[in-house]
Amino acid sequence: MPTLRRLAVERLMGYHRFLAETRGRVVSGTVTSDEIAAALDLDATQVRKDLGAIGIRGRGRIGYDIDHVIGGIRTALGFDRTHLAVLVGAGHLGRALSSYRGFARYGLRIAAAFDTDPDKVGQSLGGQAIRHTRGLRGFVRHHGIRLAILATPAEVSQKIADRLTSAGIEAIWNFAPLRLTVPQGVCVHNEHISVGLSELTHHLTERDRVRSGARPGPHPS
Amino acid sequence: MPTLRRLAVERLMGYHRFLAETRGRVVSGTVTSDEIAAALDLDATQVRKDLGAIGIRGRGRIGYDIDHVIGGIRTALGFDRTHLAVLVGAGHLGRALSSYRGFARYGLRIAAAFDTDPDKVGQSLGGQAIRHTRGLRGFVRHHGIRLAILATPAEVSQKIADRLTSAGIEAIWNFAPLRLTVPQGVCVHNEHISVGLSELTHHLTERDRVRSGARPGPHPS
DNA sequence: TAGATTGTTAATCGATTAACAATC
DNA sequence: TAGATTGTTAATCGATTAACAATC
Repeated sequence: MPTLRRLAVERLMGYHRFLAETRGRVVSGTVTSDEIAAALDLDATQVRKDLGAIGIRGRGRIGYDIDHVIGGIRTALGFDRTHLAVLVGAGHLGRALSSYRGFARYGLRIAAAFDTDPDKVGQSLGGQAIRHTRGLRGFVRHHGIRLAILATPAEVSQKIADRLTSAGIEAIWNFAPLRLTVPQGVCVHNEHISVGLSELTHHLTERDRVRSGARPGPHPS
Repeated sequence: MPTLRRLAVERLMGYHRFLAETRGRVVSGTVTSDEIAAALDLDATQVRKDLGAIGIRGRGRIGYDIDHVIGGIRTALGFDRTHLAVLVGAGHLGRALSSYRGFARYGLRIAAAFDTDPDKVGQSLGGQAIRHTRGLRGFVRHHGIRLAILATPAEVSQKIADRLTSAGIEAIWNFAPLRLTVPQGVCVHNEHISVGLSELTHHLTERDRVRSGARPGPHPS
């Protein structure tokens, strides 16, 4: 199975969520590509292509077996495995992430949380004591951790990322508001959350411009 | 200026961040599309197109004035205005969002926080007392709030969203893990954070498959 | 069987990239 | 001036959608 494109992963996540909700409500246990597409405002062909790409087949006149599709998506995206992670940064965001129980459904298990602040070290987070970042490298190596969640302030994030990658981390889920530089082969996902905000502020601003009858901008195409 | 596509907004945010960092480091005060493109791993034509689309012009042989570009992006995305928002849900995530000072740079100001839990109501959040959601509608109407940040548990989110839209909210930044149904004309941005996680778990899983020499999947294209 | 639904190939659409004349 | 860089048109590329034979 080739690596899926970003948009395909996003759509598969949408199918997964929709089907998990739908599962209990459907007597037949099956769903058509049309039903999925209608619920997520997509084209039915798109749905069939996405499912076909991860090896899921439907049946003519019947559709797709819901459990089979859910299972197939979970296998394709790796939700059927346990992904041990270290969480670095035990501020508000780190606490919010570690307290969200929904991630377990995707196989995520936070093995330990780290922080540099001596006041935070030793405090409890998710039933475990927060460790000092000094021990980060040793912990990652000893437990063979591959995934790190970075919820540190921007200033220290690159330094922590360097430490993580030198310890052998393979994937970083980056919540710090900056672009990390990492060695080839390390996968970074930047959770640049302000982008979502900017879409909404842009929308509100644009709406005002239209309402106030402002002339269209330089590119009305 | 026509409404920008999602990807264009995301790129503009990238330019904005890069230029804000670069500003102090560049003596000339200018930057070329090539430099921006190299830093963000994009095509220089893409950069020129994006900037042209929001009415920003450069100069041959010189490039773009950094301050002018930053200002243009801020105007286009609405960062030069104040966007008053209500925050609903004062759990870990709500606290994390309200404590992040970086949003102010994009014009966001959280006017008040709300929760349903009587234990939380009255507690302090960002220097203000958390209010009961009973008062949500009145507050939104009285202050003409247009934007809501939804950080509530999935079960109650649709109900809260209904209340918000009936009070006249125009945009919802939704952190609850479900798809909201809203009246036409209300703009929702779903911050489906697990998508980022799934990209990483998929990547790790796929890497293992390749390493273990698993035969390629059904669509090796 | 008839007909609803899939799986796949072909057509369309939009976004990205290349080319190059205009500009400074 | 010469040449670096923009702005814009044309070409390419990939992703989405349409069409339809195969399937159940």
